[in-house]
Amino acid sequence: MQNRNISDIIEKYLKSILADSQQIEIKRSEIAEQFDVVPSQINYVIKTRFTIQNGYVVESKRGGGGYIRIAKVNLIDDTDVLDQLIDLIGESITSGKALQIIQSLYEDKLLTQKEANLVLATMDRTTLNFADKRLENVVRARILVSVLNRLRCAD
Amino acid sequence: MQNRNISDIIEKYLKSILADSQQIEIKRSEIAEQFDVVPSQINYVIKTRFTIQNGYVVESKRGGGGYIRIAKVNLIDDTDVLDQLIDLIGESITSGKALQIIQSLYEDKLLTQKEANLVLATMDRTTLNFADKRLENVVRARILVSVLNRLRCAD
DNA sequence: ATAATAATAGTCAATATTAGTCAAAGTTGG
DNA sequence: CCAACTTTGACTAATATTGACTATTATTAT
Repeated sequence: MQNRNISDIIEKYLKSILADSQQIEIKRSEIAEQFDVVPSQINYVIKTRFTIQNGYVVESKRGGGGYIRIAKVNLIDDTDVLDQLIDLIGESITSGKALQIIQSLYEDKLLTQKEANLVLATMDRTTLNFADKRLENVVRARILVSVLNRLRCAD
Repeated sequence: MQNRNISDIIEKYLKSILADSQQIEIKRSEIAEQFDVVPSQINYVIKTRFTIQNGYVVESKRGGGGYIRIAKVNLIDDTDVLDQLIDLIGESITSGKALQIIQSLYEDKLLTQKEANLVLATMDRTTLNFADKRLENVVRARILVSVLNRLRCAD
């Protein structure tokens, strides 16, 4: 619980700010300096932890006065996001990315914890356990899309 | 009785820590070094002694700052039903039989209606949609067994 | 206005740091 | 001796870190 990697720490820091405000605007170099990492690590953190799968939308601008803006999006009032997710999943998805999506659904209260755990169990790496991982990802995508579509129903 | 094997000793050590806390996070290499065994032996200990049947859920992460987390979970009172169902399913199950099992779980109040519908969606014929139905039934069995094992947890 | 320069952020691939899998070899109790 | 369990290690997979190079935007000089 103590010696997490620096990416996790940066993630946590950013999310703690986002807990209070709908969005934040950071200067990449400042955050990098603050945590003593190379600037591109900030891109890594964003790319792995602040994607639309995670329920975030990121915009940025380069040049003088450049910034990276991270905004939280809500899956509940935004049916478009559900469509976006399905679109994004496409034909194939890894176990890790699927986990991110399920976590987002839980955070946005579209799934209870038990529901999330059950759904996760169905598409876990060790559950599907295909020799051909490419095919496994295809099947996982079908399962996840099926779950997302099911969530459109009222009950 | 005195000189038990090293796997038993590692098991006992981990469980002694878990007696005080709900979960622990270990670094595989550290534990391996501490007991002077190869790292993969830690996996063996976990796989044989920290199963869901024993009331443990294990998560891990690789890469820098990686860890293995072992958490205690509360098991439901009657796991016999689950054991029997898992036995019944075996290696393969059709969509129809799976539906029957999910329905019975709903009637036994092990699943809410929404949970049942979600789980059904994941293993529906149109979701899995394998060309090779024999293989589809095998995968469905793995999914359903995984769900049943998840249901052992009270929370 | 245009060109040069400065100030940002982005990409990508090499390397490092973990954990997981699997099967062969060893051990032990019956 | 046999079957089940344990130990080992080579190979694989996932994740994180780093830095050189690129792209974009703003500012300054001409």
